[in-house]
Amino acid sequence: MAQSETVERILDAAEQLFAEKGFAETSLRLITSKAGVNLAAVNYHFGSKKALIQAVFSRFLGPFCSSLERELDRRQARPEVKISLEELLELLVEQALIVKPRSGNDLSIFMRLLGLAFSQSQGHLRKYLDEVYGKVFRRYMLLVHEAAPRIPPLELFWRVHFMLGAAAFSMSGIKALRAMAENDFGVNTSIEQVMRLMVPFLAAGMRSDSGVTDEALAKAQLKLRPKNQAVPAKV
Amino acid sequence: MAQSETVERILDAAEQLFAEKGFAETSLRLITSKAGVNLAAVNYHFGSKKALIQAVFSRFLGPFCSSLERELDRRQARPEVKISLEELLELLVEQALIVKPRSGNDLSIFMRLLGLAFSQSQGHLRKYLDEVYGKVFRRYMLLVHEAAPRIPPLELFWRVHFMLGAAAFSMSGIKALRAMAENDFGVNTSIEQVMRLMVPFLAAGMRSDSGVTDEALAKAQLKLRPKNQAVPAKV
DNA sequence: AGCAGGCTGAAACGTATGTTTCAAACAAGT
DNA sequence: ACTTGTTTGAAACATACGTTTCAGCCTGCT
Repeated sequence: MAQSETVERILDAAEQLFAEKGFAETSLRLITSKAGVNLAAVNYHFGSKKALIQAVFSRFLGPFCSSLERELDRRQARPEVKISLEELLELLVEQALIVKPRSGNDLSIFMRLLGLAFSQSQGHLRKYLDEVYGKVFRRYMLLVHEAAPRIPPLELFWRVHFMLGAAAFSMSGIKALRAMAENDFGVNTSIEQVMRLMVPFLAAGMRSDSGVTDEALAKAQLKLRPKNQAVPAKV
Repeated sequence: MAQSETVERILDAAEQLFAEKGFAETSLRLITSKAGVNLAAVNYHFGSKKALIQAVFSRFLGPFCSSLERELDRRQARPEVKISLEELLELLVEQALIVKPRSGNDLSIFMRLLGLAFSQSQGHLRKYLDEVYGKVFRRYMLLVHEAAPRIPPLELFWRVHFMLGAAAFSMSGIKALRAMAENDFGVNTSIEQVMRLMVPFLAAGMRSDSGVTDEALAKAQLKLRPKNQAVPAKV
């Protein structure tokens, strides 16, 4: 029997529509009509809408994580060479750019979906993502911690998510933002350029010292830890 | 005729539920039953669910923007005193904290809604928000530009959106993130703490110098402004 | 050619949603 | 106390959704 092309068509359409409208706001009928397949095909091939959502993420995140893990192996084969924050961030960009052409879809779609995974209250999705891809993420977090050892782990946790937010948000609205930028400045910023512009911004925020933040931290009544050993950060 | 208390009850319930579950996932029946009012009351008092959503935003964004504008007036009354980036960011935090006690609701609800306004933006909401509150926003942006005059406008444009993204994302997913943080570190980070942690992160990213990013910018083929002196890239 | 099984197409099902209806209850003015 | 306009309550309505069903199609194998 021939491999059904329907599955890919559904995934492509779903990916695009989810990114555009969110999960709850995207109906199976819209997906199947955009994909040019029958409504029942979704439940036949995936079982349910929830499973479809997870499949969309797997198709993306699978190759991305494999690629990332491979690269981490390569780097850590030389433990004497410490990886800088910028390098760690660039690493993500590279992996994203490598994986992107696979589905032919725009990278911005991926980031937008990643953002939705956190902001929309799809409990099943978050659990699923943690189960399947949490390991690589934690490994990466550990390297981030080593690259910025003076940041207390809890603060690091939040900064990583600030980082994630900046990326997810910018990428999700990148189409409109690029149009704006072109309108106001007359230059066309490519998606890759935007991602690279983001790196120094994020790296600087990531390692911003408490010289500036002591006061804010005091206000927030967060005790700064003394320099300490690495703490594994879960997700 | 007595001022109907029903309207407030509906707004309170809607605010809380929207923040918790998002817009599409929150039904009018859930709202009205939580509010202890009749289902029809929503359409009677507000006209539609969309109008309800806008009303919820107006109720808290109205005072917030008024308060912000008042404060901006106060600061700009002395034009010789330049406002720093940190001050500008802290300003937002302060306004949020001032407006919060209004209904006795948790500040997290306020922030989560703010995040949703961007991340789950229904078309009608974004347009509505821009129409009503866009002016204050643009005024604020101008001050940001003055506070970081060395950043080329195009770069500033993107950085502002990175900033916006970090805030919107963290706030829209803050419930889940707080749960994670508590799970992994055993400490409960309050919303206010998270907001204050964000300030130095954003400020540092905002004014991060290209000294660090020459390579990345070159890759991105962005013309660099003439080389300038280093900015404290503290580690 | 004939068969079996994976896949599709069209329709239906059950449920939940936003909205509307309309009679009853209520408050206020005279 | 009566009337008038406003607000509520309970039910119905129309629509959209995810899911299921099942007859027919196509494909690959013997």
